[in-house]
Amino acid sequence: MQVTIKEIAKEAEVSTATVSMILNNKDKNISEATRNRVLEIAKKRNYIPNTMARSLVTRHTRTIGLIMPDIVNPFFPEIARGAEDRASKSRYSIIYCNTDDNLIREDSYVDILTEKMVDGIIFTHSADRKGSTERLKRCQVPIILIDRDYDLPNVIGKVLVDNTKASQMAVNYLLSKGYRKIAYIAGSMNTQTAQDRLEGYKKALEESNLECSQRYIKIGEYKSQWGSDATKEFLREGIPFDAIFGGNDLIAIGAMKALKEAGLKVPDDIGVMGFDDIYMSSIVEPSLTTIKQPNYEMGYKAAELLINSIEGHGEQREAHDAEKAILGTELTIRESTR
Amino acid sequence: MQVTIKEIAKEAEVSTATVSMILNNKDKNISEATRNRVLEIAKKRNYIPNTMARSLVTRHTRTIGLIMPDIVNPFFPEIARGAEDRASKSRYSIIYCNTDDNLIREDSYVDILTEKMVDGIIFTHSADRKGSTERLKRCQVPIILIDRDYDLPNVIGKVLVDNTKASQMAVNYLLSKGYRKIAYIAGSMNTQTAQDRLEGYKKALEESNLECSQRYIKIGEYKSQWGSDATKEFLREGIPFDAIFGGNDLIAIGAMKALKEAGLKVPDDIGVMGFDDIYMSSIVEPSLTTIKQPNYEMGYKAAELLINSIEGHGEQREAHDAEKAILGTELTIRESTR
DNA sequence: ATGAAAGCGCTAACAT
DNA sequence: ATGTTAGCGCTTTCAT
Repeated sequence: MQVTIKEIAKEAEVSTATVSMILNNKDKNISEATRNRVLEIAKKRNYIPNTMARSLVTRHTRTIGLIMPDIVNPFFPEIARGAEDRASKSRYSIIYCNTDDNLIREDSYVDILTEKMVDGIIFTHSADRKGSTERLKRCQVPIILIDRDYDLPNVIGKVLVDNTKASQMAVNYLLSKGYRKIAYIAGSMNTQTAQDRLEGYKKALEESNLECSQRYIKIGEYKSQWGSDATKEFLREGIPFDAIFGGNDLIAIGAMKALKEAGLKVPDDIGVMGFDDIYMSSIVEPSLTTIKQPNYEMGYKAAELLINSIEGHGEQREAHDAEKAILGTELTIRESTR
Repeated sequence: MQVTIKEIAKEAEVSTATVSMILNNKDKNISEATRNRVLEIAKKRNYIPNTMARSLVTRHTRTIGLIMPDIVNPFFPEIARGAEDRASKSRYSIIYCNTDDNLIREDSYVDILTEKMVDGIIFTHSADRKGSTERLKRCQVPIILIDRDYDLPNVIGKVLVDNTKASQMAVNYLLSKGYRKIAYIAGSMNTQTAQDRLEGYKKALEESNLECSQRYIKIGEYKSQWGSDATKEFLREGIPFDAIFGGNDLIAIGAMKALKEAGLKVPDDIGVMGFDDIYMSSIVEPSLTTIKQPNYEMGYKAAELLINSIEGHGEQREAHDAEKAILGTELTIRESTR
């Protein structure tokens, strides 16, 4: 059985209130002598506070919920890690939940987290969500949204990434390296993210007064196979491109493969760049230059916003003025390593 | 403010005890009438139980801790997912913790989880751990070990994978496909896992009465670059191999690349197989045949052992007879898709 | 500077 | 079939 403050109080011959205050550093006016005595006994007896009992009265748990589609999807581990790092820094714990983009599971998790009295929820859902259920709308717990914006009450913060700007940066980088005819291989276009990336590509070309022809754009899916196939198509069609920008790293990896098979040298003949969605490139193809999604930073920032809000640093804000952090400018380009 | 059983009791004109029993399905002898009345009120008032209060008296939290080195390491998301799936099935939540193989952080998490009164901890640490600290040894919470065995008190279960057997299976598979001169490209040999895999390779050859020459074995690191380099070495040395087995999927991917560059066809000329450590192969190189680590199953099984033990299905066991699940036989070979 | 006492919301004997 | 009661371990006024 664990030692309780009651036992410590008895051994130290003080009241439980005194012990409690000392253990919580609320010992402004408690004599050195008693403090030391109590602290020593607590240590000796290996006292471990019962956070259930504490939470019951303080109404907070130092626990936050992290709801995301699937930790196995390589997009999420970094977010989860960033959030956990920031949380543990302030001694918060994270309960993590996988929804598989299933509304019912999502609701169920919101319920469970509410019952567990989490101090807040970090919501990171990747799928397009048409509606939300009553349950989610009723949620009393402060919410931070990651990666996708969504209209929900009780959202006290958002962490989004500016895909348009990132894509633009990537293309500008290619431009700065002297490439002029940049082809774009997109993944599936059914997300806002995908559209933003294409948008950024176009913008970058326009701003450099380069023509942006539809011939240089191919739309498919976020797979290396597609990157490879699309590249071969470009080659077959005789499009005079000198660089390829892939909608994500998988596509870029596929493109590199096809290029090499065709006897083309990267980056001497053709420049290749990818949007590093899932940090795969650095492991499999260290020679690929990528623009890195700040997933870790997003998770970190989300936890930070949440904790600040919980601990009152954001109290004065208007109810519907959710603090927003757009991390687009923090995107970094990782150059090839060899 | 949340509704409490007290308020429901008042509105239903019964005692809190009655409400509690009904809400917990301990209503063996409670009239239909009251039950329905209470249930209805609870629903109407949107009652959400306060698990803090409940846990304070029941001494369990329906929460389990998951301690692992780093969720960003592609080895762990599947484990985490498996554990979460099994846990949520029984309405358990998971608090997840990243230690970076740091003993101090590990200890700190054990403390925090203890304070949070988790019902058990799933421990999955990848690094070689020389000693354990007092803190960990003192841990009162039941522990399940994943992937690496380790001597610790309070371990009530282990989920390990039989790498030797798996490696053997992989080589046998290659043998069954008609390959006879199988080269092995190992990663770093400083883990038991690596040694077991090499061992399995040798065993398989021996059992088929094939010579196992040192010339066919190269030791390096778990990177695609090494797989590629080693393959080129084999080629340069003129070793007459007809298949390559990679210590992990990254190595195998590298090998395939080098082979293709050399104009060799996979699998017609040369068979290639990899140990699918990190489920990367299926995304980047769908044509690679792998032997799949049952990471998901390991996580699932670990949570299952833990929950069974918590809920008493394993009570009768001897103290030091930790339930062990060796998942080697459940390893599966995933054939190339095209 | 310290103690007494009243809960936080719930469960679990034990009564009735 | 339902109520009474005594906590679980802790924090927090309010006294002293």
